[in-house]
Amino acid sequence: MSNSKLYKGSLNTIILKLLDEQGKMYGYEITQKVKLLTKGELKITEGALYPALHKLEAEGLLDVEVAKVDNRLRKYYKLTEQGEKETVNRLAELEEFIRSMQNLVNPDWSIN
Amino acid sequence: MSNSKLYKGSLNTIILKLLDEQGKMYGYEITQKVKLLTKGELKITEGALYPALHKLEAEGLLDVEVAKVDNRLRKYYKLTEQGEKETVNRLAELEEFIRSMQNLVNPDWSIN
DNA sequence: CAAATATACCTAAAAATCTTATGCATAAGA
DNA sequence: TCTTATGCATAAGATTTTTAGGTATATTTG
Repeated sequence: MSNSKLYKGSLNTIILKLLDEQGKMYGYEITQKVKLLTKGELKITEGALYPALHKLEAEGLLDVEVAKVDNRLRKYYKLTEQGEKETVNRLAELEEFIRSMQNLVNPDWSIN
Repeated sequence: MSNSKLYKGSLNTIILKLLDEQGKMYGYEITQKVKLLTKGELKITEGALYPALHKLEAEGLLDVEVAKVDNRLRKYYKLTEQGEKETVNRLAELEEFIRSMQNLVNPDWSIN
């Protein structure tokens, strides 16, 4: 959507956060979950998601587990131990960033 | 810094917002203002800022006015009429985005 | 006073990240 | 049966940023 360009750089953190609270998820599920949680505001495209998942796996932050449901493939991802630690750090950074942006965009916001 | 990658896509909106509330600013001033407002969290690099300013000008959202202070050049930018309208739209989008991110990252946030 | 830092502009190459456009395959719904 | 939904994937292109330079003047510091 028109906003989609704004979340550049935060996709990885969003993935980690979702896996942290959901335990394990597969790619397609993540796209739907984000769409739902943001009421359609954010749409994770598959061209961005799958490479991101592969990269996080390569970095040792995610583990994969392949499953077959209804004769269709699913790749479940979950956080590794290292992934859990990283998630804490990245979430803290993202929260700080969001606060900074709030403060820039609308300083009165925090008083709401 | 470590967070800097997170604000991808929002630089233009930040510029517009600052010009909206400050009236007119020059490039270097913008970098310092952002550093100040975010307590060093966000650092606008010049390699990103100047091309962004030139682009916004080319799009007709900004006007320039050159000045010489202490024998040094300054290029003051201010919003055009069209720029003011665009600022309203982009700010609304950015706020929506921030709300979405808050909801994803920390749903309890809004109750603070 | 010399050197470093701050102020002030700029650009180009590279890196990072995302969109768009495909491709393949199965299941479900119209 | 045709379209939509589910599920994976990659490649080319676009966008945006970092990094790394460049030029020049003013101020501060040792």
